[in-house]
Amino acid sequence: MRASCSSIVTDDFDDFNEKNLYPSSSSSNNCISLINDIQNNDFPFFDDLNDEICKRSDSHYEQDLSQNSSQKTLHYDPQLANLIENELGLNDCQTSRKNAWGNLSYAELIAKAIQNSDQQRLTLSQIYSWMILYIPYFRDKADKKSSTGWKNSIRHNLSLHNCFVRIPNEIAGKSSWWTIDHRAKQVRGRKRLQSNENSTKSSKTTTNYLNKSNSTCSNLTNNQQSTTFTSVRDINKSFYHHLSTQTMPNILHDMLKSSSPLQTSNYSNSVDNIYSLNPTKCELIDNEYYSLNNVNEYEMISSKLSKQLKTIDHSNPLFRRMVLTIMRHQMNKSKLNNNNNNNNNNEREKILSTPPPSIIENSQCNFNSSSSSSTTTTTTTTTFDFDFETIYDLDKTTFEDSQFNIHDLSHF
Amino acid sequence: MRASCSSIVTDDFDDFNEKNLYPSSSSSNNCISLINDIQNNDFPFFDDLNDEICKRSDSHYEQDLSQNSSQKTLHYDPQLANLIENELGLNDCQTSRKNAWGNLSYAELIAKAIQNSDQQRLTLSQIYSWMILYIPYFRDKADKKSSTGWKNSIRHNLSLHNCFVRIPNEIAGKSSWWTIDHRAKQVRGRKRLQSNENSTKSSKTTTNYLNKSNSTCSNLTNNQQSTTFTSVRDINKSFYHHLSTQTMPNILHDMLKSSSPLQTSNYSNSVDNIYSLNPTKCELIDNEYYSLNNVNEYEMISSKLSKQLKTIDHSNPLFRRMVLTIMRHQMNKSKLNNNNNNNNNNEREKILSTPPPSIIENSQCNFNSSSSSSTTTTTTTTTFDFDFETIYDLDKTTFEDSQFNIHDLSHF
DNA sequence: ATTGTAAACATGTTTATTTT
DNA sequence: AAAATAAACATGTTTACAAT
Ligand SMILES: [Mg+2]
Ligand SMILES: [Mg+2]
Repeated sequence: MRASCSSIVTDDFDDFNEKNLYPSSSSSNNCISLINDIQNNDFPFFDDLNDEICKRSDSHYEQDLSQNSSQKTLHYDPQLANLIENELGLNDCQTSRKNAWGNLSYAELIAKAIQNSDQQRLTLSQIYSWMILYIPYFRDKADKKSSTGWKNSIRHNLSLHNCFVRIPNEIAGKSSWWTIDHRAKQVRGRKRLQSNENSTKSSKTTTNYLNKSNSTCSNLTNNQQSTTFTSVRDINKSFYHHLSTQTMPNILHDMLKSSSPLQTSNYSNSVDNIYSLNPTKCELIDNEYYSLNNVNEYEMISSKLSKQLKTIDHSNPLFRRMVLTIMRHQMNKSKLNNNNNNNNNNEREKILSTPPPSIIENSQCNFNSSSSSSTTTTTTTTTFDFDFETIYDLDKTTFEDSQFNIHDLSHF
Repeated sequence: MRASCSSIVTDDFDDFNEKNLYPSSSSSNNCISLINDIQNNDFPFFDDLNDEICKRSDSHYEQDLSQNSSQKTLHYDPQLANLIENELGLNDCQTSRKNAWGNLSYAELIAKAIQNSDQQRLTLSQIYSWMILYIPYFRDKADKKSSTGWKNSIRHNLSLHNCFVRIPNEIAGKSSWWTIDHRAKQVRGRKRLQSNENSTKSSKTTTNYLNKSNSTCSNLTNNQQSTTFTSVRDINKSFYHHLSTQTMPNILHDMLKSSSPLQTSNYSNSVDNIYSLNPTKCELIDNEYYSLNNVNEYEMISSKLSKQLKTIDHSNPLFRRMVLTIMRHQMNKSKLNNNNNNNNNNEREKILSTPPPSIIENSQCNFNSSSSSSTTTTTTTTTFDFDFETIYDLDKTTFEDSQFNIHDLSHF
C-alpha cells in the first residue's frame, strides 16, 4: 500500500483486496445468488453488502504469492512448478544445461507463462512475476539490479517473435496484454528483411514451441497445419512480408473514404478503423507462400473477389475489405513479375515518366485498354467458392481455446 | 527513404507517396468514379491502375513540408502560421513574453496542433513535427540534442492533462493517437491527490484552453457547461476522484462474470471489456460534484437504477453497467458519510472484525436486515426519469464536432 | 541459423523542483 | 497555484554482436 494514499476511502479499498475479504473468482455460485439478492430486495446498502460479502468469502481464500496488487491473478501451482522444473532439466543429474536457468529458451518460458494464465494473456509485469515465481534462477535474481538483464531479454523476445502479439489494455493507462498467436507457427520472425533477398528464399526449418509435451501446460490443439488462409489479414500478411513499413496509398484511402459504411454490425464506422485490417509491419509467416502455386492461389481468390466486388454496394463494409485485398494482391503480383523478369526499374520508370494529363471527372475508364507493361499473368479460375459468408468467417481470427476472440480488441 | 529498404517494391511505394502521385484526400469525386470503374470493368491490373492514378493526380498536388513519411498528413498552412504567430505575440513589439517561444503554454500549443489536424488526432511524432513547423523557437531547436527538453515537456503535458486522451493506434506497432476530450473542461488534472485532502476541497479556478478566440483554429462549440452527466463513465469519474488507483473488488468482478452477455449489439462480450467502462485512474472533473446537492443527485440516479435493475435480465449488458454504477455509488456514499461523521475507522473495523460465517449457497439474504453501522442516509426519490434508452444514450460519449466517435476505440 | 545479451531509442507515466 | 523543467522509470521496438 502506497503511503501517498492517505484517505480512509483508499485504505478501505486496499484492505478489501489485500486481505482477500472478497471471494476469489472461483466462487461464482455465490455471486449469482448475490445478484439475485440485489434484484429481489430493495437497494442494498454498502455496509450490509459488506456483511454479506464477509459471510460468503474466506473459504475460497487463496494465498497470493505475488508482490503487488496488479498481479492478483497469479497463483502458485506446485504441480506446474514441478513440471517446469522437469522440462528445465533441473531434476536431471546432468551438469550441462543450455542456459543458466535450464533447457528452455526465453520464448518457451514466455509461452508457458501465457498459456498457463486464466485468460491466455498477461501483462509484462505479470510475465516478470511468473518467471520469478516458477524459475528458481530468476527467483534468485529478482532484485532491481540483477533483474535488468533477463527482463530486457524478456521484452526483446516479446517484440521479436511474431507469435507474441501485443493487445492494448482495455483499461486506459495500464500496459498491454501479451497474447499468443497460434497461427504463427514460426516462433521467431525477423522484423525486417536482411539486406538482400537472395538469402531469404532458402527454406527455413521452424520450430513450434507452443505445444510441447506435457498436458498441464497446454490444452491447445495444434490442428492448423494446412496452408489455407484463416483470415483476410493473413492474406495481407503474406503479401506484405517484404516491406519493412507500409503506407497505404492515398488512392485507396480515398476509395475507402468515399464508400460510406453501414452503421450496424460489428464493423466500425470510420475509415481509420478499416486500417486496422492493414497491419503496416507485417511479417512472413510461411516461407512457402512464395512458391508459384501460392501466387496462383492468391490469383484465384483475388479473381473471385473482384467478381463479387461488382455485385455489392459501396456501403457494404465487405466492399472495403475486398478492395483492400484486391489492390494489395495486384500490386504485389505486378512487382513479383517485375522481379522475375529482372527489369526492376522499368515499371517504375514508366510510371514516373508518364506526363500527368488533365483530370477527368466521373469518367468511365477502361483499365484494360491502355498502355504499358507486358506483364500478363495467367489467371487460373477454379471452383473456389468464396462468398460473403466465407469472407466474413475468415475474418474471425479466433483463438482455438480462448473464451473470447481476443484479437477483436485490435480490430475495433 | 531509409537505406535499409533495398527492394524495388519498397522504392515504388515510397515514390508513390513522397512524390504525391496520388491525389490528395480532397479529390474524393475522382475516387468514386474509380470505384465505379473497378466495379464496371473486369479486374484492373496494377500498371493500368497506375496510369489511371497518374491521370487523376497532380492537380491536387500539395507541398509536404514534413521530413519523413510518417508525417504525410501534416501540411503547412501559412494562414494558420500567421494566426499562431499573432497569438504567440511575436508580432507585438513587446520584449517580454511568457515563454521563450511566446505567450502560449505547451498545453495550448498541443491543443492547437490536434485541433488543426484532419482527424482531430495526432501521434506524438506528428505533434513534434507540428511544433517544428509552426513555432519558430522550436524550429531552431529541432536537432536531436537541443530538442530533448521541449519534447520531454510535450510528453509530460500529454500525460499530465486529462483533456489529452491517448487512443491505441489501430495499426499494430504504431504509436498511439493523441486526442482531445472536450468534456474535460479542466485542462490540467492531477493524476494523484496531494498528501492531505484538506487542500482539495477549496474551489479551484480552471481554465479552458481548448476554444480560444480565433475561428480558424477551432470550430468547436463549447456548450457543455451544465453539470448534468454525459455518461455513466462521467458518473464513475466523479465518484473515483479521490482514489489514486482503483482495483475493482473481486465480488463485482464475479457478479459481472456470472451474468452472461448478449452476443448482439455494440457491447463487448468479455468481462474484461466491461472494465473499459471502469477507468482505473480517474480524475475529478468538476469540484462542485462534492457538494451535498450532487451527492443527492447521485442518490437519485442510483435509486432509480436499482429499481430498474430488478426488472431486467442478467444477460442484458445494461445490467452490468447498472450494477457497476450502483456499487460505486453506494461504496462512495458510505465512505462520504464516514468522513462526515468523523468516525472514519468504525466501518472498516467493523467489517474486519466480523468473523466469516460458513457459506450459504443460493441463500436469499435480506440485505436490510442485518447488523452494523448507523449510517442511514435519506434517499431522495424524485421524478428523475432514467430508463434504458437514457442510459444507452448517456454512454455514447461522442465528441461534439468530430465526424466519428473516436472514443469508441477505447471502449471496444 | 538460432539464441542470448547488450544497448540505443521512442513513447508514456509519474514525481520532484524551480520559476512565475 | 499554475506552468516550465528535469529526471526517474516502465514499456516496447529495433539493431548489433557474441556464443553455440
Ligand atoms: Mg511480437
Ligand atoms: Mg492525458
